[in-house]
Amino acid sequence: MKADERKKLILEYAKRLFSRKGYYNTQIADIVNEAKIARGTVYQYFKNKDDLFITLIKEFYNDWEQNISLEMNKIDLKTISPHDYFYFRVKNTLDFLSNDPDLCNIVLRMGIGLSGELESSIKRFEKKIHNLIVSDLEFGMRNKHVRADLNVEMASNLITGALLRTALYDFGAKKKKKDQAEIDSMAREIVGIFGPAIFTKK
Amino acid sequence: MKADERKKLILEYAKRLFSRKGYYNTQIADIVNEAKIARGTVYQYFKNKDDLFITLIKEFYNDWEQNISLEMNKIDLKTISPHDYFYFRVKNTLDFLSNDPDLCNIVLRMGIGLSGELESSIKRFEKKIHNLIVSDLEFGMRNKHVRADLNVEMASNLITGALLRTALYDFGAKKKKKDQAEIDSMAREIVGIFGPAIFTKK
Amino acid sequence: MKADERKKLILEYAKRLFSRKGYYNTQIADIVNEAKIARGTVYQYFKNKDDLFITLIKEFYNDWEQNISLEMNKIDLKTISPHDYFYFRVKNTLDFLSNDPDLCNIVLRMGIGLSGELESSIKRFEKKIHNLIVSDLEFGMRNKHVRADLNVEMASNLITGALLRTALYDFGAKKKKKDQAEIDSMAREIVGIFGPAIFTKK
Amino acid sequence: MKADERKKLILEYAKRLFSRKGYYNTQIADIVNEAKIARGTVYQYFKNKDDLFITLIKEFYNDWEQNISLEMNKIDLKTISPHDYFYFRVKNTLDFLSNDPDLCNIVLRMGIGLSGELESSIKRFEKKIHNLIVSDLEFGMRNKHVRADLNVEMASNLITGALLRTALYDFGAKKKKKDQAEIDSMAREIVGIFGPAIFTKK
DNA sequence: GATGAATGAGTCTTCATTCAT
DNA sequence: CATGAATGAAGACTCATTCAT
Repeated sequence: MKADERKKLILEYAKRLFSRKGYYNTQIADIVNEAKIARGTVYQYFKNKDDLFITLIKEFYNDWEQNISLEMNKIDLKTISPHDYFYFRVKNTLDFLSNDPDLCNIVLRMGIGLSGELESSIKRFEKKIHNLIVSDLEFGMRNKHVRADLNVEMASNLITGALLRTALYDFGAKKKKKDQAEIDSMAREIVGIFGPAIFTKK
Repeated sequence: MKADERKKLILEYAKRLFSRKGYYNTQIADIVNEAKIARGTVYQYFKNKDDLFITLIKEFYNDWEQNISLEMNKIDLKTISPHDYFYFRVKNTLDFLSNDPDLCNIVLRMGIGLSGELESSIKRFEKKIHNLIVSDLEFGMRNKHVRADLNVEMASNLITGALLRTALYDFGAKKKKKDQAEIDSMAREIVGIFGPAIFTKK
Repeated sequence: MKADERKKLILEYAKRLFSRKGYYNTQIADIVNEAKIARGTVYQYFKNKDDLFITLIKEFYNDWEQNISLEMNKIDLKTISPHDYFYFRVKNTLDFLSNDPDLCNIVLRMGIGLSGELESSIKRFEKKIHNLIVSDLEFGMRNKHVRADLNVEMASNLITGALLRTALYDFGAKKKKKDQAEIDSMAREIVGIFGPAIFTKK
Repeated sequence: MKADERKKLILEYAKRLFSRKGYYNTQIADIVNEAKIARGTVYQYFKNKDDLFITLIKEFYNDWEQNISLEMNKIDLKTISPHDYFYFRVKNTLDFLSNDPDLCNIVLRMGIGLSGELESSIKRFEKKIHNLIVSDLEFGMRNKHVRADLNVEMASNLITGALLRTALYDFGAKKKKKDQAEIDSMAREIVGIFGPAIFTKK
């Protein structure tokens, strides 16, 4: 097997195990047993267990950043309505997260209990979402689409928390993959809940 | 020192360490060093490390349940307005969580990565909040205060996520304790955000 | 067993094994088997294998330094003849080294092949001997007892090499402990060999 | 590349690494990285790591034996003075050792810490020098050039130790290669130191 | 009850060696 | 012959738990 495939394979098994059992309860032995490879093979591709975990998270993060850029090209910021924009953003996030329940589990639930770099590699996600929402809200405010008296920081926190929990609850824990229609309706509900409080009356 | 005090002391130090470093990165050695007691003493009061952790969480959970009962006695469900009731509930939750940043950290962030009973001991919290909100919403619906077309399950998830994240963000991570006025205004903001989407128009 | 005794015990067994098999061929398992203690016990007293080794060497070095000071108090530098002084120094060194064949083996033979701190902890010995001889020779030169044309650096190297090899050959490798008379005659031979070339003719 | 050249290449890199880092701290990985060859290639030419090391030492040993024979043909044992003969021998040894600082390092410093055959492959050198000196001294004794009361075994040990240490000190550790004049003067000093004690007065 | 020395099962990690391509 | 991915035995180290004092 080529080096690249083997590395991907290991990441795949590691992801599943980390997601189900957590970082500290997943042993290298578990991973190599599941993947049916030798113990040492893991260390040919990853410096150590930490490195394996962080690689996993970083790849997911990069995928996500790329996904955001791609999606943003699909809309015209000049003409889209605030409501549609909000919906679009929420839907994209849910779409992306719904694709990988294991990583969802890892990223959304493993907070404390990881030391040092491990923890911070995970926190980037939440910060990213939070910051995106903050900047979106500030942009909307400048254009008078978002209410001027909104506490941006807090609203963003609330939306982040709501979004992540929904994602975890609906994508991470459960097995069955949601279809487009379901995600669509989820996004609609979320917009329906936060919209009235955020947007200026037309 | 009396047995009871000593047990409390151990829990105190354990809580702080678990909160800052997580379950797996906190060693019994750390706890006894900080508490300046002997290694074996911990095992006089707790069956094992798991027991110590679970005791911690259970105490917090019981405190919380008790707190809810107490608070519920302070209001008259017959006369209170839906809006005030929502505010009251949100405020109580924030009040309670703000009192113990360490436990906030533990309960709100340690998700995956704990095995078996440890994990479920923590998940009770989230379920509890979620269920409270669900029952509140359903109650409001029966009384026509809450919009009939609301997706209760999802709304509850959103509110739970928003609430927990705000609590973690404002109580868990930061050092300075919030005062009543601050918590009050937080509760108001939350109600302000979720209210418009939840309640029927008067 | 008291902590101090246990630590000493471990050092004792480690010394014997390091001496016979070398650093890399001595496993912690060997040490604990010989000492009939548990694997973890070693780590209660020493940070790691390196630490165990370095502690061993440092103790030996300190013993030696102390021994030198003590011995130097026994003679009167003002009245002793150069020849007797040389003999005295050589004899002291041999005396000291002959007391601990295992450490002799370790210190005199393990040169390269140890990394970093391990290696330098050993090299201190040779440097110490070399420097002592250099300063002795320079002292003798100032008093016209040592020939003015002597290449001090080189002579010191030769004497160091000769001394260490003899010590290793006679103390390190063989089992039977030398008695005082034997060491005495060794010292006399060494002085007899180097004396004629070093001292000024009387 | 021809098989022979490749084998030489591997030995070359191995020598440098063994010399600088020792046997146990030199990995096959280091060697193949430096030599820019594949991991498996080493095993095409050497049975295993031990074999690689021992081959290295044996080659050096054979070179040395050959060198001794060659040099011995250059003098006339019948006419040469004892003093000149001693000088000649010392100089040859220093000459030879000064040519390969890496092997000097390996042979002169790696004593203990190598197991079994590795260690004995190295010890042959010291024994060889020691035996040469012993037989030279005995030869001189028979011819009344060497003092009859000399302790041959001990004198030989002293000279061996002195010689090897000087070689290590001057050739092994330092970078700059000594020129002939320097080695010449070293040899003269050594003879000057040991000569007076060894030879009979003329 | 309190102590802290001792235990040893459990893990990660290394690295010489093999072997299919 | 050369390659380098794969192997797995071996070894260092951790840490919750026990128990004699």
